[in-house]
Amino acid sequence: MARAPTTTDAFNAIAEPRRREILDALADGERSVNDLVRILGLAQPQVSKHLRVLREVDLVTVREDGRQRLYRLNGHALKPVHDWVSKYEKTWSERFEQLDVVLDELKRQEEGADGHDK
Amino acid sequence: MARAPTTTDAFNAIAEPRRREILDALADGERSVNDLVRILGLAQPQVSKHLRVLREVDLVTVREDGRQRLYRLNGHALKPVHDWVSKYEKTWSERFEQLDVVLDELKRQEEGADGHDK
DNA sequence: TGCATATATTCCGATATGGGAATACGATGC
DNA sequence: GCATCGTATTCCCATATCGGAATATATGCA
Repeated sequence: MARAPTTTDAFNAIAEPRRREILDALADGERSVNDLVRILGLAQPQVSKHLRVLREVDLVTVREDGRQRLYRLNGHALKPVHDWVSKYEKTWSERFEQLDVVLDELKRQEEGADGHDK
Repeated sequence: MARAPTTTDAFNAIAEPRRREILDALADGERSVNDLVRILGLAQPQVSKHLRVLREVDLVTVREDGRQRLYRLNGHALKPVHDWVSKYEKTWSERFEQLDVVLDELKRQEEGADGHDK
């Protein structure tokens, strides 16, 4: 077996930085392919190819408008990524570190109040 | 050029589902390689190889203990992923949808109070 | 010293990638 | 109908991947 295709899921699709840039560019709203070409400074075929991948994993949708194709972000497809990575947020977030401190303190106080040792 | 190596960054490293499983297994605390082999049901060499990738992008750290190597999660290395994907949370989160509703309402009220039209 | 255990590395092969260049295709305007 | 614009597809190629199997390395124990 080889590496899973980029079109396997959102995790694989967003591993490519240009594709993340495309999604970032779409955050403000619909864009045509040529808009994206200008914004990213890439060759048009590469942009179309990246868009194809993003379409296949449902990260973007297309709408036809004359000879243009207007691409729109579908952020919902990022939810699995967000859900997975969020589990680890407490590892680095100061908010959670503070929470740990508070919980430890509460526990200590409770033990003291109960007269328990150790 | 080809696809960027899996060791390029956390985005590429976590595109592989087995590596996410490894990180999940390490969420509870340190594990030896053989622990992970049992937990994941993979062959030992594959686990070692995945761990190498995770090490190279700093998602795990190792500690030697006799002939064992104990791997530990370094969730902090996931922060870039979390930061990037979190920008899009508002796209699907009900919480944010509600916020939009409230903001719209406030705006309408304010306009009404000001005597503004349209 | 010798053997078993724990882990890492190497070699193999099928597969897909991403960029570049060329080209195909569909809609538009004259 | 024809040139043109906007976009998609195809071909080429150097590069990695991941799994499997075999093997290497190192530590510990008798």
